[in-house]
Amino acid sequence: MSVKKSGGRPANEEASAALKAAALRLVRETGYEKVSIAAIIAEAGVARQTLYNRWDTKADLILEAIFEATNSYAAEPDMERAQDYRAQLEDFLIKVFEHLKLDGATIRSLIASSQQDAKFHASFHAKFVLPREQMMTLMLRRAQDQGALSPARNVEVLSTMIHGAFWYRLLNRGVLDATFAKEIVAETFA
Amino acid sequence: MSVKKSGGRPANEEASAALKAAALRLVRETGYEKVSIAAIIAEAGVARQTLYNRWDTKADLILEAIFEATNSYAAEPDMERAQDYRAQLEDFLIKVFEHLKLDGATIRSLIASSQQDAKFHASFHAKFVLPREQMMTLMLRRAQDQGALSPARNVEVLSTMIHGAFWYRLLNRGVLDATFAKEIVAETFA
DNA sequence: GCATTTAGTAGATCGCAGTCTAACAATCAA
DNA sequence: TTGATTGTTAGACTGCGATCTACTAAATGC
Repeated sequence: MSVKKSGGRPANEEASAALKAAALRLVRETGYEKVSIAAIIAEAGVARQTLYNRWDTKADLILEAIFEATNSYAAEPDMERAQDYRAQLEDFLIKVFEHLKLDGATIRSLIASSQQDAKFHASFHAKFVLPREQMMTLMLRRAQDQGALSPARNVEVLSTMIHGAFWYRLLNRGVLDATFAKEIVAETFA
Repeated sequence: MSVKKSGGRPANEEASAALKAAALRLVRETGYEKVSIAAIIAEAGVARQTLYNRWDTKADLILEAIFEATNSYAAEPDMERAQDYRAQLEDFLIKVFEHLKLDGATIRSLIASSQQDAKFHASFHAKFVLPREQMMTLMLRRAQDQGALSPARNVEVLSTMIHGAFWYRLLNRGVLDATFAKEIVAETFA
């Protein structure tokens, strides 16, 4: 935790908000690669250094902007369907895919950026990747505890395979729809 | 197919070879991001434009260099084990993982590059991704034909899940070893 | 030979992420 | 009020991938 010493000009919170709003709007409108820092600061009406005072890279800013805009970032599984594990997993996947319709292209770019910068990879992984993976593992483990999944199955590996399947489709620009969700569920519980 | 008209100075094949060799050496030594075009052409002793006459981007050059160096790019499954489908799949995965020990970091960077450039994505997908995916699907289909895998399973989806699992681990810098290969096989044939 | 065509060379130029500088502004503590 | 501290601004600068320019070099066909 960074401790505020005392004194000093307070950071302008409006600037942060304006930067995130500008970044989000431009990225959704124009695409991650085509949006320049110059365009973002112009739209936000703020100096370049002000952006870099708050975020280390373009990727960091946009991750936070996307993250805040979709605060249901790791959609909770539907607990009303806690009995039917297949339906619960299917709903979960459909929700994730639904979200990707809006921000999938940006997420792809963030995954790409995370490959080129170790620091960004760490924060992206912690904020984005791990929570979803853990949620998946948890769902599978519950299914297993309730006997819907054989106790012999390795839920971590299964979780990696399910998660990997849609990363693979996302990165290869394949179709992510309800049919694919159903197919994954079918193979998981086969 | 580009048809050679006639006449004109012939392309210097040594330049291509020198560029690929320089690129491969520098990338394996220094890492994809840290290698600059300037360094590659200096090492190859060739003008900048000569590189861009042959490849559109840094990613294209390095893809081809890696590709040629490891001509077993989509390791053929071991046909002597054609009876034991589990062992065959396991061997295949272990071979792929083995190759990634040398070039995994570069492949990660190429996957990242492919997210930022549609043209490069197409060639990377055609040369690298599709062949492996098809090989995997083929292996699973044969296993299915021989009764080692239930006819109810969807081999394309299963292939995506297996493939996805190691993309996911690769991109998230997880461990890709023989244990993981065994775990994937166990879940596939579970 | 000579025109034509295609390659190679050297280096300038562009676009963009990210860093640096120097002046100015807002806060706290003494 | 004054000094220390931290934030903001405008703009120069750096590094790098990629493009462009002008010139030179090696092949072909007439």
